[in-house]
Order: sequence, then structure tokens, then C-alpha cells
Amino acid sequence: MIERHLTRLRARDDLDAAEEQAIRGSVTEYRQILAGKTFLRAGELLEHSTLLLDGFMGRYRDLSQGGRQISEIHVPGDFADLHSFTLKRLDHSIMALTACRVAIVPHSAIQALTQAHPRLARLYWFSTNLDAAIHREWEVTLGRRSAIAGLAALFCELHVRLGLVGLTEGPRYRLPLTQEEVGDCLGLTPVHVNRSLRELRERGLMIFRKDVVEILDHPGLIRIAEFDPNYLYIERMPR
Amino acid sequence: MIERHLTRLRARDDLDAAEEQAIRGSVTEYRQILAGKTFLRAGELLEHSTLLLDGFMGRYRDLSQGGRQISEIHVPGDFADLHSFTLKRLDHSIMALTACRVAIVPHSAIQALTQAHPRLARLYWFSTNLDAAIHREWEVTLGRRSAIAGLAALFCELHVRLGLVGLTEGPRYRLPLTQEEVGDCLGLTPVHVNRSLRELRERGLMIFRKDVVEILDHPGLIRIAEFDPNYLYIERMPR
DNA sequence: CGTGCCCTTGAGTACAATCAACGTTCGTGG
DNA sequence: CCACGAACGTTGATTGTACTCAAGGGCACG
Repeated sequence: MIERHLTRLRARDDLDAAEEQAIRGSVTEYRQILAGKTFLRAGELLEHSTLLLDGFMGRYRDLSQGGRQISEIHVPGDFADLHSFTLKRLDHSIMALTACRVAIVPHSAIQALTQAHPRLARLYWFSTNLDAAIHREWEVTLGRRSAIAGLAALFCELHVRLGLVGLTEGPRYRLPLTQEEVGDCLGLTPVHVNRSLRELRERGLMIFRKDVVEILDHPGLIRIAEFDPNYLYIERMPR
Repeated sequence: MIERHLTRLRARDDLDAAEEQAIRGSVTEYRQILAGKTFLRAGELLEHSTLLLDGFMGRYRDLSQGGRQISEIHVPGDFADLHSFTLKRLDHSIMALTACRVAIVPHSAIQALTQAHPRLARLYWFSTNLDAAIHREWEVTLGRRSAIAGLAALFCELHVRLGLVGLTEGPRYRLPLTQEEVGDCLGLTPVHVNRSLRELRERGLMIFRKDVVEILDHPGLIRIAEFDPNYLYIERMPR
């Protein structure tokens, strides 16, 4: 069930059998979440974290006049709210962008896990720091990249992250988001997302249609995005 | 020397004498850093973290055509790069925005500290999650706030963070940044920062001049920024 | 076969960028 | 002590990217 999560962890560091068992043992419950549901609202007091097994989730904040900013997209294998272990209440909401399957891990279990297995403590701390690195990259996109460069950067990032957990097929991957949701990641209106996607298509760089991303010119896409995957820390941890 | 750091920690949770001593004992060196110096470049392998005692630092990334994005401002009492403890190499650079005094804490000392004192492990993990929360708030600014609202949000945030470590005098605080650096936080050009600051001034909300921020109409500033300090987690940790 | 959601396209607007010039302050050296 | 230069701040004129408003089209689902 949580194979993708283990794959994700193993992409960065080793995991021995005892550690793997400990992680498996810390799941207390599995749940389904309907597409579009905000299952975690800013400010709620939390006593467990949510491991995303299948589907896409988004962390977001709403502003008064209808503005919404998505601060990170979660893919299968990610903890959507591991940071709630130390924060207790989140500063943002989390929604299921598509139908999702999740595993529930109580904070008490994370406490036990990290106490008993120092390497897991490190790995999970690392994991929240990786979320922060993704936020920083998105700050660069939001502040300094043009609309097409931002789109290119987003699709490059998801290509890498989904690839890590086996959810790409070469240059293609499923991404069931609306153009409005993409705009909420990039600080753009849906209309402008639409026009910019057309430009990416017309330039022969990539196609995003019917919930599928297809990268046609990967080097070109990387160039326009100035995409450097270092911030995803896909190399294994130095000892 | 590291009083402000202790103050900052104590704003969120208790600290007993043993913990305090352990933290004090983990500093191996004090250094001065010249204003404007990039003392930590993206990609370097790190074996210590840097505690900011005095002055302002910025995490930033440069893009090809002269664009720069600052992803977070650090104030005295902050660890500027605690996340390097788990990341080893950073995805961004860090510069001294003003002359700074810092304390060096080796990763081995952090390792020992967190091993011996579970509450400190929690607190420092929390601390990096707080950085992530600040990144998220800046994503909202960069993606969805107007220029004046973004400026207002930035100055509100710094007012709170500096207040926590005793660096405000009522509605006033020292902030020795250029308008260009402020623009690099907000994704704006220096020219537009200048005009927007004038508008804030003319509306009687705040003044930023000669390295000093003075908030004239705090409720008004909070309103225009839609500033909600929850993301700074200034309430004490729930047990 | 309608209804709603999403995508697409067009026309006009606005916020912020760019280009350019000038002012101010401050440190440095003649 | 004054002249000079560099960095920063200010303002004006113009351009451009992205937003707003609006309408129509495709598709899935009840």
C-alpha cells in the first residue's frame, strides 16, 4: 500500500528492514477522499499526518477577493502534512485536487518512529526541508519567471517528482488539473494560463491536454524554465 | 551572545537550564561578515550551521538575465541555514544584507544536541518548518498580492519577527535594506517599489526612509496586506 | 438533450516593467 | 575643504505582460 512512499524515501537514503517495518506499522487507517474536497482546513488542531498514496493534493490559501494561491502540489508517496507533527496547526488548507487514497499516521507513531530510528528522524526532517525547497523554487517562479517559464518549471518539476515514484511514461505523465488550478500555482488567471499553454504547444515544447502532460522538447523546456533539479535533492544523502 | 536566539526559542516553548547550556556549548566560533557578502553559495557542502546574532541576511537565487529572488529575510536570533543539517547542500545562496555577527554551530553539535534533548530536536525541526511557513506566505504575496499589499505584508511580518527579539520600538524598527533588495523579496523592480512606497506614505499607512520603518496606521496596514500572523506561530506550542 | 464545467478566443484595460534622466547622500581623495 | 564619483532614491514617459470582461464551443453527465 505505501510502496510509493518507501520508494520515495529510498530515492534519497537507504532503509533497512526494521525501519521499513516500523513505517508500515505506523499506519492506523486508510481513507478515500473525494476530488475537490478540502479535507484539512487552516488552523485545525491535528494529531496525525496524512500520507498520500494515490492522487494529487494541493496546499493552498485563499485571499479575500477570490484569489487563491496553491503553495505546493503533492504527488503519491508524499506526506501532505508531515509538518503538522511540529506545527500542530497549519497555516494553510489542503485539498484533494483529484480523488485520493491516503494513509493516516498518528503523530504519536511518528514520535515513536523518530525516537527509535534516528535515520528516519533525519529522513523525515529532510522531507519537510524538501517541501521548503520546493516553496523556494516556486517563489522564484512567482517572483521572477515569466508565465511560460513558470509553466515550464512546474511541468519539469512534476516530471521529476512523478518519475521518482514511477508515475511517468517517458516524456508523458497524467496530471488531472484544470487550467485554473495551474494558474493558482503560478499566480496567473486561467485565461492567461490558456494562452501561455498554447504558446508552449505552438513552440513545440510541450502539450498539456486532457489531463496529460507530454514533453516534446525536454532540453528546450528546461532551457526556457532555467530548470535545475538540484532543489529536489534527488541525489542520495552524503554520508 | 546568543541571547536573542534563546529568546526566539522561548517565544514558542520552554527551555530548561540543561537545554540552554547545551545550546550555548554547541557554538564553536564567532564571526563577523561584511555587508553585501555572499558567505554561502548554492551547492557548497556544509558541515555547520550559522546562527545570526546581529544584522540582516537574505536567502536568494539568481536567474540568468539579472533577475534575483530573495526567498526569506533572516533577523537576529534566526538560524540562517539550519536546514543544511539535513540537506547538506543548499539550493540557494545566503548573503549578509548588512554587516552581521554570527555564531557557528557544527552539524555534529546539532546531532548531539537533538540526540540528547528531544525537546530541542522538536524545536529545531519546528524552526525549519517555520521557515517553510514563511516561504508559503511569500508565495501568496508573490502570486496574489498587489505591490502595495505585498510591501505591507512584508513590513508587518518583520515587525512581528523583530518584535519577538526586542528589535522594535513600538511602531518603529530599523531595516537597513535598499529599495532594490525589497523589490527582490517581492518580485518588483526598484522603480515600482519606490512608487508603491510613496503610495503607502501618501495614504498615511507607513513610512520607510533612511533604513527605518515606521508604521503609522497599523490596523490599516494589516487590512491592506490581509496580514494574519498565524503563519509565524507566535503562540506557545500546545503540549 | 439539456446543464454545467472547462477550455478557447477576442477586445479593452491596468498594473508593473523598461528606459531615461536627475537629485541626494556620503565617502574619498586631491 | 571642496570636488568628484558611486550608490541609492525619485520622477517622467512609454511599453508590455498579464488581467478583466465577455461570449462561444466542446464534452461529460444526469
